[in-house]
Amino acid sequence: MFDSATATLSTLSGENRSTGSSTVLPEKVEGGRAFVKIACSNCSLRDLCMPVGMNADELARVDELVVKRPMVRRGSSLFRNGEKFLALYAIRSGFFKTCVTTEDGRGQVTGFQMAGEILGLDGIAGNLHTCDAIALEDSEVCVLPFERMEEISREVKLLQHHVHKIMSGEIVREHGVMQLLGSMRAEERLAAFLLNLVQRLHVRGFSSCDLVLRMTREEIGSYLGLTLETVSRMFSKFADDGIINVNQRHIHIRDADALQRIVNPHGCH
Amino acid sequence: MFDSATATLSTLSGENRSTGSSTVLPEKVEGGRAFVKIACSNCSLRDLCMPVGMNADELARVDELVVKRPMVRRGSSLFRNGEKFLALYAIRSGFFKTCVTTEDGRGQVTGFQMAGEILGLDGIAGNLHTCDAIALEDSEVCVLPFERMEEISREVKLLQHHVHKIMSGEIVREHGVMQLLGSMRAEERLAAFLLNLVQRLHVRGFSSCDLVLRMTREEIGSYLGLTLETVSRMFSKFADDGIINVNQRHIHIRDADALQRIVNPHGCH
DNA sequence: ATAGAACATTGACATGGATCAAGACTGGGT
DNA sequence: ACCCAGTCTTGATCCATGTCAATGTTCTAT
Repeated sequence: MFDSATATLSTLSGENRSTGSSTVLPEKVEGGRAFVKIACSNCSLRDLCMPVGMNADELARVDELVVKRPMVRRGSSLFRNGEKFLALYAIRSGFFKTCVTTEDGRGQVTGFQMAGEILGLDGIAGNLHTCDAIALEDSEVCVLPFERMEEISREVKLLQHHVHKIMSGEIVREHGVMQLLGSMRAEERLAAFLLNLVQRLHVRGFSSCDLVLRMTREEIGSYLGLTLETVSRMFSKFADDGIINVNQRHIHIRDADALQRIVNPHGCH
Repeated sequence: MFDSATATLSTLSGENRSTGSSTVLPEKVEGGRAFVKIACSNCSLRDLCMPVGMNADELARVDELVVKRPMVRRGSSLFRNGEKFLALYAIRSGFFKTCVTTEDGRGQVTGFQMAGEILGLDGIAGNLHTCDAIALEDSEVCVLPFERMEEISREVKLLQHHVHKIMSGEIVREHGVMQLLGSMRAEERLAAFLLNLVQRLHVRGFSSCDLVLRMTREEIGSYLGLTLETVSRMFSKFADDGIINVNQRHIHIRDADALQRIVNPHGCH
């Protein structure tokens, strides 16, 4: 019943898509492993990370940007609070959470990020990362050295504007979270969370009613300002009400409108 | 008792400072009103809005940016949700709040901004403002047309990086608010709020123990995810505990360390 | 000076979600 | 195949904060 989302996920993950590209690319062998030249122009996620409408020349400039594409194993960190900020990271495959920590140890999840989204924006302000980015599944990221990025941005208007848009978009997203945390009740928060997740997955070609949660109830709770028990209870409540099916981390949305009505009680739109 | 903060505020507001500058500037008369040429190079708040360390040439480029400096009357809006995004705004004097609204009408304050801070960053992402910016006192802002700003950013590295830093800083600030809303109790939220306000005022040359709140209890509550009654009760509690004196909107901080301990119970820093 | 509106305080009470606790399920490692 | 640690569910209880209501205070306009 919940297999469709999982299947689609594995399609997106890994090298499947890029090697399936019609463009023929120079292949090399390094350390015994065949690989395709790293290039945004050759990336299926380009429309998510990079500006659309670049000409060949601009594309070539941008292609110089990404030189490394490391893996990050499930549970390990891409960067941590306090580390020197050197680069932004575009998620090529996988799933991350970001969390901040107070001096007294209380941590809080500030976001969940999936393929095509950018990590590390918080580090620009003070040249230090101010949160931890932890992979929730084995992931691959593109390293975007920030000095190079600023350099190229000065030459490629579209990239410059794109960087601004990404940062502004993050500000807008956080406004939404503030609204959620500041004035919504538990069931509204969880409904909004599910709708947001499934919508972002849908943009990436996944089902808009089946999803697999990559995070624990505790992490969801931390993000939503709730305890894991409350999150669990709300899942059970939605399930009892026939709005969703819950099978561990597999969620099937049976009535998206009902979720929408929970978020937006009066539905005046 | 609370006069010092007020006095200092009026010193910062208005034209007093710039006309007091030692640099002699071309004065013109327009519509019968004498005015000083608008120029960042001549602004006492330059170090807050603009990058430091620019040479004369770069300064001249940046001076081209600001052409208008409108007043915004107390209670009126600088921009509103849904309006076309054309410019960022630097606050020259005064005090603002920004608020988002859900379709069903619930509003939430997302921030309070004072002199030297930038408004409108949320509009870049979708070319529309996504929140309302309302003046909480008569204010004056510098209009920074965003297209011009991107243009100059491409030529002046320092400005480019500064724009990035401002946006990143806003993201970091919002992380802090998320933490506040997601995992702090009412008294911790209010203590953090007061410390934050007074710290920002202190940077601007005000007292670090006296402040005048420009916003209502309801607006504070909205920002902190609390009701106005709870805010009021917490003020009273802090006053009873001898941590602050409260006289309407005049707050005198008697024990900043105690506030700090409330925010950070274990004080391990 | 006065009236009315906006804002703030305080009390009594209700409640949503936290906390504490017990038990069940699941998946990874040996 | 089994165990163990991590995760999840559910119930019982408590408390911080919301809600409702009454009153007090300050500011503004006339």
